[in-house]
Amino acid sequence: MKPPRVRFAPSPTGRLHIGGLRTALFNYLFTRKNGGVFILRIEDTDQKRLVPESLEDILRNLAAYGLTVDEGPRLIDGKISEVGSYGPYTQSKRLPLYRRAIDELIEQGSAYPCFCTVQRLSELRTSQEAQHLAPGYDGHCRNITPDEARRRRTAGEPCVIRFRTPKKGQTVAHDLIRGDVTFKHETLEDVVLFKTDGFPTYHLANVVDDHAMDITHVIRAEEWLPSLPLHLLLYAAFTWTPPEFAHLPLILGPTRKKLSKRDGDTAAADFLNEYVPMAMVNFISLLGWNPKTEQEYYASLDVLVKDFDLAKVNKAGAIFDVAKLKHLNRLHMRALPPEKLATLMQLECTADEAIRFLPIITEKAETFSDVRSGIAFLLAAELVYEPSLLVPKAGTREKTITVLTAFLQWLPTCGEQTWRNAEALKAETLAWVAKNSWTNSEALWPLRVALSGLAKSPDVFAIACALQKVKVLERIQRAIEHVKNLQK
RNA sequence: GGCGCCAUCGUCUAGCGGCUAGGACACUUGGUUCUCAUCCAAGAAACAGGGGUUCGAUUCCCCUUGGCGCUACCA
Repeated sequence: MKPPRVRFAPSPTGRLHIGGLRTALFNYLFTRKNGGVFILRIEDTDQKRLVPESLEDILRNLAAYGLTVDEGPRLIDGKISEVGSYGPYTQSKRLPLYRRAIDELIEQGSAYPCFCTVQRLSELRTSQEAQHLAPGYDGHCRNITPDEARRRRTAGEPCVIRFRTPKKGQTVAHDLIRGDVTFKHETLEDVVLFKTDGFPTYHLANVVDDHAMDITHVIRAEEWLPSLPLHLLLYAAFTWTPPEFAHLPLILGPTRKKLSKRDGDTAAADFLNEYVPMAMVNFISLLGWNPKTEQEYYASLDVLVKDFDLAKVNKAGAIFDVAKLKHLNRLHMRALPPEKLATLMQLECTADEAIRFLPIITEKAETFSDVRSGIAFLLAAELVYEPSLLVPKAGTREKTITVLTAFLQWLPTCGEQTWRNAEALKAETLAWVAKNSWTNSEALWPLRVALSGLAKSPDVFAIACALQKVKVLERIQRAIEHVKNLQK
């Protein structure tokens, strides 16, 4: 296979969403796997829906998730610039190209001006619906002679340009994922290729650009499948060789409908706040694709690239289930060096603190929020908690004072090696507790609460070792004061 | 309504004519335990229905049903 050239072509109409991220990811994986080029093209032909910040959001997120763009707009030091020799990569800057293309189509009779007003079209639709007919353009302007059309256009009458869809025959489209799909031409409409505002529609711009940019494979979401015959017909009209097509299964919300804002967080950026980017990539890669082995954990994009294969992409849509993402995220958080994880989630702590504290917390944390709330008691300068919590359910105030005071005396006698190893500290402490004829719960519960201030916390010895001797003794001292102040 | 796509546990999926239908997540139970978890062990859980083809269908074909997508001078 010659090196593929693929593109991710979002519209800058809002924040990059999960569906878009997945499409970008599959394009990226496919082209990296085959030694090709990953192109970003901005499809901003709908001027009404433009959202100025969205381009930057798209760029930032692709970068954050590790999808490096080879050609197209890039964000460097907060400034957007384009790289690549097929530019510009923004459709609003390519208007002459589309004008030339549409003129060619009109010239050869494959497209024609349509002077129908928006009002006529909407009335047509209403009446069709009232009669339970399939809504669609009725070909009103299809047979206006070229001469008359030219006259009316020069007279300044506004018009759109429609594709003259062949009425007979059929198009058999080959999809890399779905195989051959047949569309009868009689069910196709004369769609608008060029709007009155001087911009092309998606269909025209898309085909013209994919050809101009030497795109070899169009990998996009399944929602585009119905317009595939039109695109193929356009390639034929231009006598261009079409690229290969692959239509990805949709990502669904809990109700099995196309994932949308209604389903909660759907912007790629939202997930950056809670999940390791690679965990998200890992999770999303498994939506509609799998390596046909039992592997589910992918540590990096490179490993994913090795296994990726378009032939292993499924046909059915997949529900986006956060539970699995959380599971994978836990795995990725644990695999990351603590100081890297701390930086990634912008945790306010030193590298040393990250190394000592994070491993204990990521034991059970599934999201960044879990980590933030979980690690708070370890980072706190001083613990704030309800003093009565120090006394075990079955214990007494006096006993608790005795135990904590004893710990204060005894713990410093443990060696440095012991303080570095939670298992060793546990072994020695348990032996000492037994020697004192205390039960584990009457001794360890107060100690754990003294160190954590929490009813539920990680292992007391892990906490002690992480906190280190000075801090531990300090917190026990405070705890003893708390208990002493308790009402008898 | 029309056109198109799709169909294995709750979810993501393996399976490409013969399997006790496998794995992961979630869930349940037990063990470990100073708490909550982790961890370990066990368990419950699926081939939408009906016809064919075949010695034999989860698997191939058809129909039904169901779900989804598209049906804009949006992408």
